[in-house]
Amino acid sequence: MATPIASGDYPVSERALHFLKALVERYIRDGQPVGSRTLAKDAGLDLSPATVRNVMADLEDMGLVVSPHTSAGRVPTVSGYRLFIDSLLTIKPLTEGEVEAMRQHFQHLGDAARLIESASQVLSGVTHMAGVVMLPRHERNAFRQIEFLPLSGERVLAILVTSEGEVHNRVIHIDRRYTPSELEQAANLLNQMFTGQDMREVRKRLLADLKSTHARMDEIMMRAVDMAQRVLEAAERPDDCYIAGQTNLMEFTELCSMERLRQLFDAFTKKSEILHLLDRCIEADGVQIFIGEESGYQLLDDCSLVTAPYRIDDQVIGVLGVIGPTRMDYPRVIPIVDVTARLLGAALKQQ
Amino acid sequence: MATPIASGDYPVSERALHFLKALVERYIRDGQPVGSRTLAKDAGLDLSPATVRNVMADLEDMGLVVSPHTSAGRVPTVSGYRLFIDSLLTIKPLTEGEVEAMRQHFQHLGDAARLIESASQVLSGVTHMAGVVMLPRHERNAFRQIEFLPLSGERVLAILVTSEGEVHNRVIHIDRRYTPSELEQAANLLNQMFTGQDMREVRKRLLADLKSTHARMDEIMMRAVDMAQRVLEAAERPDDCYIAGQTNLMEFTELCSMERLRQLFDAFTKKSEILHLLDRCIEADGVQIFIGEESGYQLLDDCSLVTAPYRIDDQVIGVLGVIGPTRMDYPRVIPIVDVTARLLGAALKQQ
DNA sequence: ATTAGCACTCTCGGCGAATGAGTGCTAACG
DNA sequence: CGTTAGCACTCATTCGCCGAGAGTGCTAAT
Repeated sequence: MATPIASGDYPVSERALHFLKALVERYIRDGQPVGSRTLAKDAGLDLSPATVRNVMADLEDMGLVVSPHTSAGRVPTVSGYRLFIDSLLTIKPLTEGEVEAMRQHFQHLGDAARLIESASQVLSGVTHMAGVVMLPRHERNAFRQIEFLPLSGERVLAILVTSEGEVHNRVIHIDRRYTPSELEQAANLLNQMFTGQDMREVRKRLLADLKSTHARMDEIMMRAVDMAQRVLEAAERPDDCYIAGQTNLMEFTELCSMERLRQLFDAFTKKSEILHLLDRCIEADGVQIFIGEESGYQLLDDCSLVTAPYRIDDQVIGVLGVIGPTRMDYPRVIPIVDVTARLLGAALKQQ
Repeated sequence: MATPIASGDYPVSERALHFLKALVERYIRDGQPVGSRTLAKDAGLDLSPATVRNVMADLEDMGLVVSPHTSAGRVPTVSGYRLFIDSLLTIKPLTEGEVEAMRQHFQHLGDAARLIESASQVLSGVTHMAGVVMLPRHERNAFRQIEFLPLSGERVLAILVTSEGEVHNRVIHIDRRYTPSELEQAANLLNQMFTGQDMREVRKRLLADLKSTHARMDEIMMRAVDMAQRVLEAAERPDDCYIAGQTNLMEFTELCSMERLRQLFDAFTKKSEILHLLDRCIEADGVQIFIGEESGYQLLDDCSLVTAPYRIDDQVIGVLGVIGPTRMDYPRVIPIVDVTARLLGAALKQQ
């Protein structure tokens, strides 16, 4: 018990930690419960299996490892992984070549949306797990221009462009036909009022206008406000994310129950829960990791999530990450997620 | 051999066909190979199992059924399903209530894109299989308006609106900064030239202009043509489709090999092969069915695809359908696909 | 033409033994 | 006192085997 480190409330001897580290690494390698003999060789300390067994019994008492059944080796628990990640693991930095290869994928992609998609593909491709990227939220997204185009019948196509070059459009049903000039007038009105203003601000003012000054407005204006309201509604909900490589998860034997997989995939297509989870990571200023149950979502019970926020000019605008089995190669995945976040941020800034 | 019907080249007795029908229906019901005893009861002809065995042996000779192993019942082959579908099956028409329930899903959806998505969800929801809908291709989609907005740096946001109210936008990198008025001028030029013309025509003329009259154009015009070219490129590729309920396929035990499922899901995310397959159905003027290998795609080997084109005013504009195991309830699925196609067509027209 | 009977084939589930990995405990060792 | 060898013990897994059951094809009788 040279340098006691607190885990839960127990002091853990340095030697025990060394074994825990070796055990987790080994288990990550081959996914099989690790026995005392194997671990004795792995640890490089030249101790007999019997000694290792004693240490492992201690680790089990502390809740850091468990054995699935009497005659199997030990497997790390969530707390075991936690301790490993927080204070034991040695990151395997990416080689310059690997980083370069990743950088390639962000080259020559016009669109921001395409960059995001690319990022999720890179993540899943390099890690062989599922990659997920939340769409960026532009803190300073300003109203730039709105336009109304008459369609057939009582329908109007509303197009909204923001200062970041996002285009939102929506078909709106109205109660009577408007002439092109009426529509133009309405658009001009809005453009004069709002151009250059923060989107959230615009939204707020529109809502207020709609409620309070209803009576005082002329009809065109009322219509305009109403229509703008509706297209903004659509624009406000860019709460979306890209997920790539979901099928990679089918390779992992520990997730192979159809039932689990199905729930997982369903969650991926619904996205809302994933998004909510990512949202919680937007505050952290570096790589953040949820192991198994820690996420709070039952369907991720056997999964871990490694996330990192991405930035433009030190301004966090989104989160990306990787979803995989609890037994994932953290020392490798962590730098991958980290680097991808930086690359994406840089790519987004460049354009 | 009362009324011989050709299958392959063999004449098949009417009684044999009756048994084939019963067998397929039974197999669709419970997914188990059907034995002679069961079939004897099922067929309602009051014949002994032994007789049925003789008939089944005939059917096997003709390649319409097979037995997985000696002591199992018989299972329909692809040709067996084919014959069943082409001349034996009795459609189970949907009740008025069911149709009404489906119609509900198409109500109050502004957007065309939303309608499409809804259609795929309805298909998967009602059939408990995967629903797929190809995006509509507007035969008469005309150029309506193009607009260029300067962004920061050497970037321009090009927005293209078609007569159908589709909005395409793309960020274009150019070689120098253009003033807003230059851009406006370029847009005006294009709008004058092309408004109201067929999109494909526009595309063609742009390409021609770009090649031949290159020299004679002034710079603005050249730029404009070039930029329009690029946004049209993006617009031309609405070759996309919505797929819903993929995970439903995990329920079917016959598809439960992880390997198969993975390939299938990968195909779903790539979409290109699915699209190609749907494309082949656009000519058929009613429900079309690919059974197992018939599709030509190995990954659909154990799957069937039931499709129907959907129309606006007798003009076919897309295809939708259902993907499920070969053993699917055709008599029920066929009308579902058929009705959904009609409902979607109607909903698209209405707006 | 139909059917009953019969021998035959094959799958599937259960049982038990052998295997082997890994453990905990105890006693000996330096 | 920490470490280690030895040993009995516990389980999961694998394999072969057996019997039950389902279904067939053939033959001979109706």
